[in-house]
Amino acid sequence: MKMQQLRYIVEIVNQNLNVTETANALYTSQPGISKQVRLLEDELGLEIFERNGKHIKSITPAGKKIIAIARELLVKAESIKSVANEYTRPDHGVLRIATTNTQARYMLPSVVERFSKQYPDVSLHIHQGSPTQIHDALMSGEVDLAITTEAPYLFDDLIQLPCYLWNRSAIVKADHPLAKVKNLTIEALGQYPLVTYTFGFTGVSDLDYAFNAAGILPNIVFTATDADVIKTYVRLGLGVGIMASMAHTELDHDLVAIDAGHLFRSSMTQIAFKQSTFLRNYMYDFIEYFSPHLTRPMVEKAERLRDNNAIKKLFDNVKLEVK
Amino acid sequence: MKMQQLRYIVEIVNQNLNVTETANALYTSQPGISKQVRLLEDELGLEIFERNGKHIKSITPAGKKIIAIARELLVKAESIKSVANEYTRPDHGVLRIATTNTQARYMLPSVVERFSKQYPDVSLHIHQGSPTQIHDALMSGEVDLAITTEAPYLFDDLIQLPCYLWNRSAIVKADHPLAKVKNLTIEALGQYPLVTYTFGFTGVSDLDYAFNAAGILPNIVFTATDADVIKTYVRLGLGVGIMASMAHTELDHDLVAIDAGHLFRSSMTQIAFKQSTFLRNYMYDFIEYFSPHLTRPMVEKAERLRDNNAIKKLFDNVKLEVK
DNA sequence: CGGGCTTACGAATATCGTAACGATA
DNA sequence: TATCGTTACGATATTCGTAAGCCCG
Repeated sequence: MKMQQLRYIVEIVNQNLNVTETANALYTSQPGISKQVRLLEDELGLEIFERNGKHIKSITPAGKKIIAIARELLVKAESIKSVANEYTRPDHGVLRIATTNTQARYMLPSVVERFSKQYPDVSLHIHQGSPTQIHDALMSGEVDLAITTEAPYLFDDLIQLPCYLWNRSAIVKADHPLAKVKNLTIEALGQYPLVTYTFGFTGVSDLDYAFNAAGILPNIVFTATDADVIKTYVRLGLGVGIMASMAHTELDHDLVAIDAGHLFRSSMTQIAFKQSTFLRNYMYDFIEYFSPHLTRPMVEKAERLRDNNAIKKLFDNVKLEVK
Repeated sequence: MKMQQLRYIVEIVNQNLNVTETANALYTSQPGISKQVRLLEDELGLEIFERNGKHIKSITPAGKKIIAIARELLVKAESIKSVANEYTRPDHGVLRIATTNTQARYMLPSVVERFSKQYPDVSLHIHQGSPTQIHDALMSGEVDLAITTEAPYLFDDLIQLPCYLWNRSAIVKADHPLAKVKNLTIEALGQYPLVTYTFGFTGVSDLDYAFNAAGILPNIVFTATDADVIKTYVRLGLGVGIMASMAHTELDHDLVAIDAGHLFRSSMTQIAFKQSTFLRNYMYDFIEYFSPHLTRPMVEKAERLRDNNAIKKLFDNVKLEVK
């Protein structure tokens, strides 16, 4: 069993069982991969992929388990390289983060600015996507850290750390009737067409929950995955925007934000990484820049605890910032 | 980075940094290992081993971390092979257990008998040793399961499952004054020279605790790592034996066992394995044979929980057998 | 000077790419 | 018939063993 072979079978799965694509992705020849896969299968004495004649059709049950373990193994191999780099080039490396548009656009810039100044030789890659995509990117090892607001993914080997709480504001044009309202109510919101986040994004369930509790069926006329699009359509007069308060900036002087924090449950932004990944020194710093209470000792304590319930307790007496 | 290279560096550490021994252990040539180690070090750009001229002197800090990860990686590789064997030869394989003499001698035989009948093609290897050796054997991957009575090893990637409780008896020859005592007291024990387990074995701390609590300094004249040796010296008249009650069998008709369960804290026997190991089907069965409440679903639930505190809770309402 | 690591070198083996083939949809 | 995996084969690398060299205690 060679690591290459494991890399091949994992990448074949990543490429939806297309060996030719896999060869391209790995910059090697397609027959080479076929052969190595066969050799591995011979060594293990079973088929990892089910073939239909000469086409790969699916993964066998045994193959699924093997690939899952192979993934973990390859992460360990990456960790070894990271450890080596940590010693040979302490402040050189890559930091890959998956997050939602809102985080990338409104929360990360100041952190990134500080980080880049401190670590000019660490190249930063921000992957944007839906919570599902973020989760996949993290689990497949495409990224090192995930910053999300969605529900915790239980039973995964993830360490999840609480960063801060945030809530929503209603966004309207300055001439909108709601613009002068002092105490926004859920009923008032229910009277207007709404523009908000697409389902599955940044705490939409908290929004649903509040309307349901009030017995109101909200008239959602448009959804988008990011606040900029929401603002654009609010400007077009399509409806009242409901979005993360932090997405309303001083540049939006034509729009009025009416705090709606009392109407909806707060969402929590978390930073997550796989239990098995080796964190570079600069990654600890990035985490602390993002959330000052997540100091390196705290993060390491959480790593040792492993269990997310225990981690939750660890931060019970930390007062999270509200944004 | 090749798996072979990782195997080499891990084995060099296992062999106390002696490369020649490592070569023998791995059935290969010594220069081959030296070369591969150098190649790995070149690739990683750092030294894993510190050399004094041409002798390997110690492990570098980076090397320590790398070797720790390499160990985990190799366990994953073994897991892949196990998965394959599980599918191709379900009832064939190896089961390696590390345990103390008392377990091996008095508790395992019936389990092994049943297991061997059920799985004639699984070869069983029982490693005996001190709790420390058992722990090491488990962590280094020498064995699959550990059966111990010692304190839980926290912060290790171990799953620990409670098996049963046991306590001690005082063992004397039939003509000994204590032989006719109905209610044994700690003070009575304190009047005689004692023969018991060596420190670090099978719950010696519970024994110390009871004597300390009673303000008695026990006169321990002889200690041994196993009950058979203790019995032998009791027969020689060296003193009163204190050992696991289950170690007194019908063959010991010349010795009288006086239950001392009310004098000492019960010890708990646990079965442990590394979180990262893949358990073969027959391993689940072995565990259940050993402790009927540890059914496969229960063990799998514990594996998912990972956290030993959570696991403890899982078994809170299970009434453990007392042996 | 002997145990123990490294270097040198050659044989066996493995890997990988190109080209040709075959099968499926 | 086009797409995609397998087979064949040769060039190149890698691995591993033997033999010789070298250094430290």
